[in-house]
Amino acid sequence: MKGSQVTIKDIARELGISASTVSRALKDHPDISVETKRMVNDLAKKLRYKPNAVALSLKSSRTNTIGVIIPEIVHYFFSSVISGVEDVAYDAGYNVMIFQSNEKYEREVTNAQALLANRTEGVMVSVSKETHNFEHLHMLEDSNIPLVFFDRIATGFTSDKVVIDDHKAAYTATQHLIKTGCKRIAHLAAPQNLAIGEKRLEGYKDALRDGGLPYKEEYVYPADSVELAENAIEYLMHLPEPPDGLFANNDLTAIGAMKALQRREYRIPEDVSVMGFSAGRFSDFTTPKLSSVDQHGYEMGAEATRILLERIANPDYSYGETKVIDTNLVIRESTRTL
Amino acid sequence: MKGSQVTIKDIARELGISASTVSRALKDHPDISVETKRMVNDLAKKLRYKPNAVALSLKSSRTNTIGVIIPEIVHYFFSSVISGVEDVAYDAGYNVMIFQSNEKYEREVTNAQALLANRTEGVMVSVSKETHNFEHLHMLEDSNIPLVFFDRIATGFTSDKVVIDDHKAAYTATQHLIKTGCKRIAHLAAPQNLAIGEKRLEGYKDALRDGGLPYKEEYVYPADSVELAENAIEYLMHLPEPPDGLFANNDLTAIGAMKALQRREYRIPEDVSVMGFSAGRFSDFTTPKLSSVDQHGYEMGAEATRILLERIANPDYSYGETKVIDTNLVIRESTRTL
DNA sequence: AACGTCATCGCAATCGTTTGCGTTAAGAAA
DNA sequence: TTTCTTAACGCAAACGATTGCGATGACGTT
Repeated sequence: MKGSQVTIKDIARELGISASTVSRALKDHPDISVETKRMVNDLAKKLRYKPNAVALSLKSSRTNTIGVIIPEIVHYFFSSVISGVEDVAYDAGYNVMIFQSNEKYEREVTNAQALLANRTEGVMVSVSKETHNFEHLHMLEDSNIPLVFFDRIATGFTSDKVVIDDHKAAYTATQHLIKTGCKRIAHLAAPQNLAIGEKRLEGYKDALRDGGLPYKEEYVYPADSVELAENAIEYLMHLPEPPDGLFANNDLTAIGAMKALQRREYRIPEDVSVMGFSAGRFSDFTTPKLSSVDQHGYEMGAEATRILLERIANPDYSYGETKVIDTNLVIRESTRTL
Repeated sequence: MKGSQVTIKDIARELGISASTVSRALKDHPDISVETKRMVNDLAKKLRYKPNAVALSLKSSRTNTIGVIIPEIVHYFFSSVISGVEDVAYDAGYNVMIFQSNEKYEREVTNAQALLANRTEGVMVSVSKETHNFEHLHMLEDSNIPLVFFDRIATGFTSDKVVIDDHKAAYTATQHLIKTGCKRIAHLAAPQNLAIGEKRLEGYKDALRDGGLPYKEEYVYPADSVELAENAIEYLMHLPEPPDGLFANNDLTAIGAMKALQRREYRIPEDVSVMGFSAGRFSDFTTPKLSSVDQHGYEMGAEATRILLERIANPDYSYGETKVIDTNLVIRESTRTL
């Protein structure tokens, strides 16, 4: 019915009292008579008065809002993260603003600016694949906005980070392939400008070394999507010594590889073992079911948010904590047993 | 380095001029001399001045923010919707606030209140399964906040709606089962308090009738998750005349049903055809690949946002448009051919 | 009667920005 | 010299809410 929104002034006018009295009455200030309080509260309820959060933000410079910059929402892992973020924020009375970079650098910059303009109290970032320049994020840091990186972190920041132990996870995954009899293990790698790409590659290498297998450069092929997996398989299986094990840097790539292998009549895992990374919902639905590394996205989002809220509440605390979320191997059917 | 944020006053003080002059200089007002403009702009750049969106919102009562209430983000369909929302909003310079109800009524109410308090300019809602009372949404409507329902719409509103033609989609899906030789088609139904549940059931019924098959109540079983699908199959396959075709109200249920059937050694689609609904990313990864109805989530989110922004820009327009997003049958391998 | 006490309330500033209007001084026109 | 114009800027109110401080009046106290 009403035009826009009911304000304290509307209540004051209607009751013939001042705005300050209304304000105090609404928050049960002792200076106000019970009679007045009753009147104010009744009218407020009747008019459905809701305090204007924008005005409160301006006055208190607290927006009760945190922001998230994420590469793409339409990924099981990232949407789990968001879910964790949203749940923790909700419990703390915070609102969440989502920005997706769509893996584009320029959009990430614009997002950072929007976050700044909106005076978000803290920001959580997982950087896009295209991002090599981090000025826009330093800008946030310079403005004293607590920053927490998760998963795809940037180097050169004193901010907090929430990650998995990519090296260890990759190591364990590769090790499992070795243990179950693979002799020639290839790696479908993530972009190397991302720390996760580097770390996972290192973990893979170290596991090979410790397992007594030689590291061969031709077994590492850059691929991080269903489509690129096709190229990777085409290349790898035409090698003089084609691999008998595959460690992919994410599940979609692993699935793409499985499809490509099956199309070429290879049996999984008899001819080639396949190990994914991320344990998305659908890794349970493939045939064979995909063995993978569970990244615990929800937990990562929840933990990152907890840390962020802690920083917001405690700005002068020492920065730079790095929280490592546990991962665990989920062995299903795409890898051999024993 | 700096404390909090740079304001117009900081610039004014440093330059020994008034705040109004700074404001005008920044927006290239003709009343300001080129000399002053230069000084102001230089200092603003140096100090990295960013206008305080909160103050602007208070003044203009335009927050440039829209809100979304969604059951759960961790669903391919819903995250696609969000992706569409975010993209369109981004292009229009709007920010998106995400709230997930986690399918809980009470949380949906809290979300609506937060949306109101934050003066979101418009809200898009897909109601939770638990929601039967719509007062909280009427509250938004009463406050003149444009509302757009998508997918899971509520009845009794004059707001815009963006839906798929659930009846037609269910009809076509069921019809395809009939055409490919199924004689006893069961339906794993969504909750009937949701319009989508009702409509899909109706479409199923009508397709049976038009296809010359009898409608039997025992062939309709409520199930909308992987877990409940197990119960459904257990029940259905012990019927005197077990079904030879299955139409599930969503993909996860369909996949659960496939797993349950395969565990009982039924062949798909030879013994039982299975048709899903939603065409999530993983319907491509199952064995056999799941036939399904593509709901075009991204398009739905994008279109809903376009309509919402249109309403925001044009508040006195006539309300109540219902936009129907096209669906299409994606025939893969879980249904028979011919 | 004069003063102090206390309950109850209003004034005005504030957050950061915008904007209508008034002000100032310099130069032009008379 | 006087008046008018105009360029260039400042004042102050406004958005909605909060809050320190002051104001008012009804009491009770000496």
